Amino acid sequence: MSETKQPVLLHDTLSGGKTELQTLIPGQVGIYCCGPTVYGLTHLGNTRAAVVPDVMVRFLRHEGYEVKYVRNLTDIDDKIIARANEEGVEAKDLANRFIDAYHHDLADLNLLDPDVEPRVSEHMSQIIELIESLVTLGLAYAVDGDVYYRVRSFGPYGQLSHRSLDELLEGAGSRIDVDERKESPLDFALWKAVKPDEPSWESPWGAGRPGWHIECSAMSSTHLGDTFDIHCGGRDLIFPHHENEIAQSQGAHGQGTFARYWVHNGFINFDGEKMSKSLGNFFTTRQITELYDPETVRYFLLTVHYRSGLNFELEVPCPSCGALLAKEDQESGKCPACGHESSPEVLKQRVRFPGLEDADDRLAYIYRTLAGARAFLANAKRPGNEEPPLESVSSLVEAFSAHLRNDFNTGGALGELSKPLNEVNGLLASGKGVSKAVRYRTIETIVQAMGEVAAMLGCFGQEPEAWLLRRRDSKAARIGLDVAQVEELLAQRIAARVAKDWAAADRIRDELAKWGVGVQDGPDGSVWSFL
RNA sequence: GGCGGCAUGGCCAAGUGGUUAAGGCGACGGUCUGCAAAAUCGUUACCCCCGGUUCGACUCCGGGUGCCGCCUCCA
Repeated sequence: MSETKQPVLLHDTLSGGKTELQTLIPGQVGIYCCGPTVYGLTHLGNTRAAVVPDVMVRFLRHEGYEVKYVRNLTDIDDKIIARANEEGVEAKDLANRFIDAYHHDLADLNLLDPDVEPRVSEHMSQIIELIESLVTLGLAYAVDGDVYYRVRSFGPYGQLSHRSLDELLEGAGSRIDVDERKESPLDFALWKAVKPDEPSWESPWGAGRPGWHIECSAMSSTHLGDTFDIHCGGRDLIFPHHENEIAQSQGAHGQGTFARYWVHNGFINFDGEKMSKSLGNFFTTRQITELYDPETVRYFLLTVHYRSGLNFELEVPCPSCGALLAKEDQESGKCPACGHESSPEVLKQRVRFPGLEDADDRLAYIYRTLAGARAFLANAKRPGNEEPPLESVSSLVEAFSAHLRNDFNTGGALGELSKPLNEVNGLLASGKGVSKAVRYRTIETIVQAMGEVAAMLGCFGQEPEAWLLRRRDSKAARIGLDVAQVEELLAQRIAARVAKDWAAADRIRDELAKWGVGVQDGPDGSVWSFL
């Protein structure tokens, strides 16, 4: 597999277009992902930024690459310190707490562990060493225990964000309070002298701590070398974070070093605007996974190309008439359509996330198909003669990977699932029109193909029956549905149907429908699910 | 103000210089069903506007309009 790889295209922010991935060492890929600053719970945007490289890593491994995946944790930072001081705890303890939460949340979403997960606090000597060499090279200067990067002396500054020094200077003067001790407003801190109530480390410039950007330069070269393949992160990191990383790393290690490709994911938008902690319009991943299966969230994030914005919508229907409430009405609680007034608590329980509902239904469809396929295989006899499976199924893996090879186009790839799944459902329902061998082989092949898809995507890999059951039960728990009671009614209904007492059967079905439960009657009994 | 991105059916969303412009949701009609549901079959787009390049553009170039982002912490 590793001998002849098909080209993988990716969009590189630096060159501004799609290029073919040519790894530094053939067959190997080094990826550095800017992980979170751990001062709060992970929000959906952070999660997307972790899921995107996760799929890249899975896919490149599937393509036969040996991948070294490094994702850092920024555990020393202004906001961590501020928050810790507010809470009256050690910054380190606060950081650790949110690191645990981060790990927990990501594991839920079936994220692979990175091969290395470096922390700033554990790379102090490398950071100091890097700053020292920048000082020695004349690219940095110390003032009163602070050390700043001398941006002007790094010629290519602005290459990633496609901005010139002049443009940047115009903005800088007007929008930030300029520290008079800096030679230029653009200069940024590599090292910050200790202030009261702050953790600090000894350095040649006195006690202090690293500035925000230096850690990624230091940790990436420590774990991937001065030059490596892919550096990824959210779009908002392009400037200044990644621009500054380039200045630091190339400043110290020379032109042509550092990341060869820059991959940046788009934002999650909420109400059409960027979801962010500073705007306060964010949802933590945990809030969402309490309502929906984590795999649903993962699937949802992958339905759209990673570079695009992903709109996260919220709907609040009126509990009385079902009309969707506008933002003002959500706050007042009064429905303009029917005049019904609801308390905030009631409305909160009614909140729906249409994108996730769709994703959940789709995932259920896929798992139901898979469950059906497995059941078929378990019961059917393997035909003696071999015949090829239906084309849509036999070509699925290739069609799917082709999309991922094209800048990790998960949205396009997911679209390739429809036809084969659809045809398999047809075969499951009836063997009309095809030979037994084709039917069997097609169903057998879809199970196998979906296994490969699962390896690439990190979705669809669970036990179908278990997933379906868990989804049903967790949703039941969420809305306070008594499953035993549902089962009881269902049993009564089955009895009524056997007795051909349609009126009673329909009455029970109506009753269940009031609870949001639907029934499906099949040749061998009835099952229930959510409407 | 500077820089960057986006604009595809009712909604979401892939994609291509010229064949039938994926897929999902929704809607409508059929099959199945005691009736339903689920599943399945069928129907549902000429790609923001104006110029240009081209034999031919939704796809390339220029302009316009609109939305979003970055320029300050941010995934």
